[in-house]
Amino acid sequence: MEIIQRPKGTNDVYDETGRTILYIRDLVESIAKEYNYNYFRTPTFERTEVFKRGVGDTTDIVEKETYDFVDRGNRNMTLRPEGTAAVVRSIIENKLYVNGINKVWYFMPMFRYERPQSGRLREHFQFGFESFGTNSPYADAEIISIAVKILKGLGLKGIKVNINSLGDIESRNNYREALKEHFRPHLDNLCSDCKERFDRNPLRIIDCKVDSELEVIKNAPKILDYLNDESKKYFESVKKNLDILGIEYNVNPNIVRGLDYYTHTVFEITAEIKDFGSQNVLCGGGRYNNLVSNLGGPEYPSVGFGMGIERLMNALSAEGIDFGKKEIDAYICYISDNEKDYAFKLLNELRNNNLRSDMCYTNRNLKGQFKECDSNNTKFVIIIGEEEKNTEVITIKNNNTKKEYKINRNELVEFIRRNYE
RNA sequence: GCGUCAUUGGUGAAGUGGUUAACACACCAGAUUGUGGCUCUGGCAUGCGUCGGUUCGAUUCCGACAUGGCGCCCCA
Repeated sequence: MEIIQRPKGTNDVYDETGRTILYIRDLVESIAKEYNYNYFRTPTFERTEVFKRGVGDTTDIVEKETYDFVDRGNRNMTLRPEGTAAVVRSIIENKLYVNGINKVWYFMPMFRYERPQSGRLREHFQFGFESFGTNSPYADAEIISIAVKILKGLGLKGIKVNINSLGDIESRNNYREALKEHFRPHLDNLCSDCKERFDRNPLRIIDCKVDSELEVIKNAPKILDYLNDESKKYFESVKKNLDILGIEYNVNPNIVRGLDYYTHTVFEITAEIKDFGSQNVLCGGGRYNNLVSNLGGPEYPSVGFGMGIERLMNALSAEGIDFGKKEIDAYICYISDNEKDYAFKLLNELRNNNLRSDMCYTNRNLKGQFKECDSNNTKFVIIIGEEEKNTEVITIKNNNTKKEYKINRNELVEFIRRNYE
């Protein structure tokens, strides 16, 4: 029979990958608690409008990368391509802004119809943090510090924080006009993509890779020169707050981001890892003071980031960092079928005492059972034969030291805990 | 979406237009009837991404499709 393959750009998760994802998730959750962020989840699909109006309908993501479908009730739906717009829709719909402050985190699948590559999938998982209700540069620094803490907590080195400011609407419009003035006489020299961008989104011209060597681009006006006093002051405060937290960063005026909703602070965190492909941006985010009001809510300033799990795992494996190791506390080996019931009962006792433990239910010989111990990275091997069954004495072997002990059955749990290195 | 390279078992792979598709790891069984990770013996692709074509004959040549890698666009 024909074997059915998974859809292009998707992944099955099991074994090491599964364990690694759970490890990352646990770390993210514990850091979220430290920073007082609350778990958030939105539907996997939304009305298409959420992303058209939220992310911006001239962005590449919305224009050519969404998974759209019409449901049986003739409604236009879109599989969530990114988290922020969806969370904002929910904040507005549930009127959560009445709380004043909302600090939330999520861990959800995202969908983008693109040509797959390592670190770029059609279904990928992202976690993200969003801090709503504070128009304070402390919040920007907090958000960036969370991202850095997670990456460092995973043991990654060579982490680079690149930040920039797009300023407020006024600054951005001034800059937009200045760019258009600058490029207008040189339009013929730009690539076809950039000619498109000229009218719709001239900011994107400056980080075009095709034209990056052109003089017109190199000497294009810089956003930082067009920030008004307030925006300038805000950016300075963000940098000062990063200094307070001891976070190193580079100001990179070419970061403009592909989502329309950003204002003021934008940032990207990259990994300088050898043999890493072009998809090396592990984390991207920034401030979006107008998104909530653009989607029909009140003025509700916010800042946040998203981070892709698959790229993170690529970085971890490139660095030789492994969280995917299997491990259990105890494995029960039995000599013959006569001891199976006894072993099964003992196994249940261990599990009721929160010890990770297992035994083999199929009839494997002792050698096979010991092999199971190895493949599970077992700390303690318990051997049950006729003698043990009749005398309530347990034979237990520390699998690291290989030393064997005879102990009383009722001391078993305590013994394992005490000898746990 | 564009360009380019690739696709042999659970994994890493060698190989050839023609009778049994190397080798290694992993896995399974036994040597070893209460103790594994060493050693030895045996087993393990009726099959070389899928479908067509050329051919007396194709895993090997050609085409389409599928999937993956790299680069671009974009982004996590």
